[in-house]
Amino acid sequence: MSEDRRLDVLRAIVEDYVATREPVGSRALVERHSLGVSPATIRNDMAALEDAGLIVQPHTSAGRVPTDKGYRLFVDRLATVKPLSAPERRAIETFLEDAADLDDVVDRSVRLLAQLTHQVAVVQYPSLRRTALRHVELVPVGDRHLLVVIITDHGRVEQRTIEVPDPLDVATVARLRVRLNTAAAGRRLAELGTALSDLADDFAPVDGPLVRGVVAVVEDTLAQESEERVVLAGTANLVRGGGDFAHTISPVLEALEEQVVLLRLLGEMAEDEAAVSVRIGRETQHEGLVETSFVTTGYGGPDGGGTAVARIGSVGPLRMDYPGTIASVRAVARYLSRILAG
Amino acid sequence: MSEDRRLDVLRAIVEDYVATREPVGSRALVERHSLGVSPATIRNDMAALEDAGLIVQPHTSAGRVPTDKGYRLFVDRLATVKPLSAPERRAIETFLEDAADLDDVVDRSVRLLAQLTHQVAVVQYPSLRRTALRHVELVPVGDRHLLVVIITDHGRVEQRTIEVPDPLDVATVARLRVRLNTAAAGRRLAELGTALSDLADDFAPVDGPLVRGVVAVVEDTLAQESEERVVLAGTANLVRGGGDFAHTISPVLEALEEQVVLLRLLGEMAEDEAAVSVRIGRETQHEGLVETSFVTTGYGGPDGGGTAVARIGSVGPLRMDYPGTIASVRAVARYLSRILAG
DNA sequence: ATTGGCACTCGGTCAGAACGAGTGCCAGGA
DNA sequence: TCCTGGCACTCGTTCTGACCGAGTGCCAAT
Repeated sequence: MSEDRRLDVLRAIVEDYVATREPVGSRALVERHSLGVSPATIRNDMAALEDAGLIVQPHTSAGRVPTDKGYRLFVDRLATVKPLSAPERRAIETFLEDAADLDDVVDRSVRLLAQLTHQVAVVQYPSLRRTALRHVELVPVGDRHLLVVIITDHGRVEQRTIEVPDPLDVATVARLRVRLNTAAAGRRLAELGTALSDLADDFAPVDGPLVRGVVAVVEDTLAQESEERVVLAGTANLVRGGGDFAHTISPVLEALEEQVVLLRLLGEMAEDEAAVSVRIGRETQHEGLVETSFVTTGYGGPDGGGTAVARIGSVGPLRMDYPGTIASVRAVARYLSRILAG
Repeated sequence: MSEDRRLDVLRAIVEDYVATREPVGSRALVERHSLGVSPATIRNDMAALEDAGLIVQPHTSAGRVPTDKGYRLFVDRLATVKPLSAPERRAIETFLEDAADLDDVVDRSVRLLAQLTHQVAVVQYPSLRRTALRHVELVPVGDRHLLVVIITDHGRVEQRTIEVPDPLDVATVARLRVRLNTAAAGRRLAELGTALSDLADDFAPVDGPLVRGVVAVVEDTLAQESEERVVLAGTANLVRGGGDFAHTISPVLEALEEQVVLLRLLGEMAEDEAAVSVRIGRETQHEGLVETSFVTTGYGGPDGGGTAVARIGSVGPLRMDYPGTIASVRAVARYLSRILAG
């Protein structure tokens, strides 16, 4: 019983099941693939695959269906690359090309990916912790409030209002603005060190609370993971795809609506930022997502480099077209990176 | 045959149908409501209501179900106010109270409303066209690019990058920044008139393109309706609610994902900004939403006044609890307005 | 190691029967 | 004029039992 053929059988089962959505039996398998052996032989192989926990039969007399483990093996060792068609590539390019600002780029990317994969697409906004500060702006609002606007390298803007104990002095604010920007502009949080906290020494003691307040807000914003945002598209594909999970969409939608869940997942998948990584079923470690798989990759890093700025990905049913999804995710991430770099 | 009782019957039908999700027959009706007449009499009334197009029977021998028109009459003339419970009010208040910035307020509001109504909640970001400008900031980026940051009254921030023909002169940019802010700060788009376009006259001809470019971006941003954003929550409730439309969720999700559709609808419903307005079924004028109703109201205006800044609302199945939804939407809008004003 | 044959399991489908909820209509009564 | 009880009728729902077919596991033969 050749090991190679057994894997061929597994591949065939995955492919057929993905294509037909129905448990695949031994007869159908030999008919659709040129395996060169009889159904009976396939049955023996299938029994072995089932013992190995790679496939199961839903009912006693039904065909076989891949398990999480089966899909995992398929993705890791059996999937063959499936390059996008030329028209698809061109579509991606032109669609992303004429985006206006960062919001627009993200919006277009996520819609595009949803359409390419016919699944739910997920795009994480460029992470603040990994982007450099471009500019900090201080805008007095009334006597006791100060609006702090933080602009990052990728054009993302965050704002906070802080309350100050003493009435604001315009000159002090202006000086603080200059000092802040010379100290921080162009640097990442990690590179800032004590540069910001030392600023307070340059001001009169009476201004200490003000300076420390502003510095705290800036550092806080850059550090705060909870401020990271995720955008979705294509949730309608969850149901339109046909009775995939039909009666269990609800938990999936709930999970997807929880930014926290998505951010954790994306964070966990970031081990190798340049490569595409896949989480299958229970590997997501989330109850609502046991019947879904995630395919994600980093984007925004220098070409081929290892320092991605955020992640983009696709969520679909366990039995999704892994090679196709991987190709689409990778392609969109690549163009997205190019746009952001340009 | 008293007209009053016929309306009582309609109200009873709507209430029972909403509660049970099943067509309601004459017998069940007299049992559950003290109408003081026999089923046969009710049947006559029902026949009349059906002739009037207010109810229909799904099958020849089934109970009656309200039509769009029936719900409309119910909402307009039969619904009785259903005040929120004290705990509910307190929950709203405390939940919204400790929100940090605008994003947080909007996010909390939409989740809260989704949870209160067990439906999909929709919150429109404060409309740029109706808010006043607080501050405009210009940040040179390299030699030829200028980042324009626009901060509005409600703390919303928009940014655009523009390309300029000639290398930037820092002094000119600084001067432009000051002039822009004195001319525009605190005003709405409608109040600006030609104040901005006249600015170009104050600068050297060589700076004309720069000034006009910046002015154009500012005006464009304030005017651009497409920049208005809508946030959703509770899409999982669409399916969880039970087989409401079960096999037709897809078009609903698709419609909800299209910001354009939502913005059009919210816009159309803004006739009377202070009141709660309701769109039932086909009244939404959108194919994917024929089986859904919208309940929305404005928020952000002065208490009781007529100048709302944006809308908040709830989307649910045709047979939803209109009184309850209306109460929830109104309550959240009120607290939301208070937070924004404070 | 592969193959053909065979008995067995079991989900899906179909037809028919029984059921019951609900209606419309009509004739009689307040 | 309006209400009521009665009655025949419709029709969707549910249940049953039979049948079909896909698919399996095992075994003896090659």
